[in-house]
Amino acid sequence: MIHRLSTLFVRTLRDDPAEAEVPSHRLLVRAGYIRRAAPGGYTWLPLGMRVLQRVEQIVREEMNAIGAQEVHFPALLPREPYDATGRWTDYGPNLFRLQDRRGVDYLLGPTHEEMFTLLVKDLYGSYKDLPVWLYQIQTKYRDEARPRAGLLRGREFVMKDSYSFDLDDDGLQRSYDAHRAAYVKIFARLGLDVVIVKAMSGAMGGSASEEFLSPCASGEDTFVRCSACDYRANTEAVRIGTVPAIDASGTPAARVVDTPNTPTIQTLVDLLNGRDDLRRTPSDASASGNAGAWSAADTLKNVLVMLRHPDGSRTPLAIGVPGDREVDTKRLEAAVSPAEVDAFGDADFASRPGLVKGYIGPDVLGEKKPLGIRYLLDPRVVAGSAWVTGANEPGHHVVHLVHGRDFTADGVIDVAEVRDTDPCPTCGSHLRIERGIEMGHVFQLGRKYAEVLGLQVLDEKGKQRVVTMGSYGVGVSRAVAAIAELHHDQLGLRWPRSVAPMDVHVVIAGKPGDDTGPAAEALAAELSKAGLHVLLDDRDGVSPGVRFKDAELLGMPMIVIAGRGVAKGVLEVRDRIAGTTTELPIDQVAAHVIAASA
RNA sequence: CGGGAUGUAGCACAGCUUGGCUAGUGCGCCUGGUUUGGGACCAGGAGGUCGCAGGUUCAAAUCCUGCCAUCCCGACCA
Repeated sequence: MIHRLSTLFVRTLRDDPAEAEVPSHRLLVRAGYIRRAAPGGYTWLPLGMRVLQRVEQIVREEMNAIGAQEVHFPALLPREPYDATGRWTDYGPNLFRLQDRRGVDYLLGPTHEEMFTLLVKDLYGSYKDLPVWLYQIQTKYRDEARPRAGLLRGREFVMKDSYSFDLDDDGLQRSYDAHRAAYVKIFARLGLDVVIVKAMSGAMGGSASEEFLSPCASGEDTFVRCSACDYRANTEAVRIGTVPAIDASGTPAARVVDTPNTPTIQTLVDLLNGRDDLRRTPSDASASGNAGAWSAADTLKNVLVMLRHPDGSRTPLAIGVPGDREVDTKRLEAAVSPAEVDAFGDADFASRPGLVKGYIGPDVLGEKKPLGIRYLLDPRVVAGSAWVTGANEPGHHVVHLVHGRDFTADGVIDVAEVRDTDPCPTCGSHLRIERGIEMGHVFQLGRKYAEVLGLQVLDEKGKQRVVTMGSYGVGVSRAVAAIAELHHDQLGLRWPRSVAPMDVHVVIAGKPGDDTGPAAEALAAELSKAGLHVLLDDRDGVSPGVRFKDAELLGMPMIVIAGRGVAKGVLEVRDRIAGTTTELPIDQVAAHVIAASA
């Protein structure tokens, strides 16, 4: 089919839109693929529509290939099912809620677990019906506090979500594996180089969970990747390896020392290094390798937070981490879920006079101590390691305090920040921290939704069994942006052939009335007859420079130029992906382009 | 939700400090002409509630107050 630029509904912009920061947003707007229509909402223009539809089609084909069946729910959903699972309230301010004329509550679906579960419950009742895999490609709504980066994070977006229904855990595992394999194929076809990372299943309450991330500086997710082995994990899911215990038999006895004016770790370290009577011993410092001087890694920092539990109660939690590391809020929240983390406020200190802000030490921490504060240690605080930490009185610290000898805790919690070059938990090599765009998420939901919504089937013995579910998502509109993030250069977009809106862009670059127009038309007709989608720049009165710039900006994988070479019987063929330019005799061009597009 | 910035034509921006005559520039768009291999040129033209509301003033794009929106950083994000 021939699409003529003279009539195509598109307008390219010479300047970058001021609001766009990330490359995909900038280029998709500038090249006339999308237009902003609302905060976090974009209009798809014809070229953008074609990319979106091709992405959808790839997703659809791979889902169908594993035997999943497509359905389609309304986006406007009733409140009741979401009340039953608690998500009407649990989803918080991110849920778009609205009312009809009678004041009845509705929501715009942020994800459809409830509806799928009820649909299967509605129609199926026997183990013979299982497994069944259903999916939809749907517009989802989330009232994001801060939509940003164009398509990468909108309040309205297209997502493929599918759900598997199985009788038992083995079945769920098979469903999960099938989806995981389909996702690998989908992202390969989309031209996205994804990494699969372990993820936290969070409040959804499942067991296995993995995210498909497209590595990219504009991404919002942080993950680690081992430089040597194949370990990859979302930062929330990172578990540091076992740290060997330390022999503390040679460590001097713990003693309290005067440390006036040491409100921060750094001032404390400086003071210690000025004191000749306080020498570092081999068991001091678990993390830092420098033998002589004290460092922040020798100190034990005790961080206090309040946990807010689902029943509304609040309990304090103390976390001991090496002083050179912060507690990572995201990791902490993932670790204590479903409880939520609140700051330990002044009122919380006031009601516990035993806590001396800035000088908190293990002496007063622990469930069995009078204050009854649960005390968990970072895994780096191993048995036998000695620490400098607060002595629970202003201006005093204790040195050579040995874990296991001088203090104990209630357990271990791995929520300290993860750093670039931290050791890999499986092989010990260095971890690298990278950013990525979350493109897909697969996880084993388990029976949570089936249980509360009453999805049961009769097993072969005639007994009611609660169905176990999996949930699998692909960000479809986000994929368009992620592909653009990955496939562009200084000049513009460079679509992979699998999703490009057109196969080839034919440019007429001659003078009106010369042979270039007919040559281009003839080529376009031939390519079209072969089944290719041809974008033909047949605009009048547009200079060649503009045509070249537009062709590069619009990003079709192949550009053919009918220009001054036509007089010599050649056309110029540019491979936008490979970056090559070749001149070919006119009668060979069609075959070349068709072969390259296959 | 906290911090910062911005809001003037389809796009990018100037003008605001120090209020004043018809609100400007470039790109894009329309008409005519000249051009035609890297975002052409000449001439003429269309297009604006200066984010919204209120206030101060003889007079407000400009000063004041409130609101709204957008972008960036952070918090949040199945």
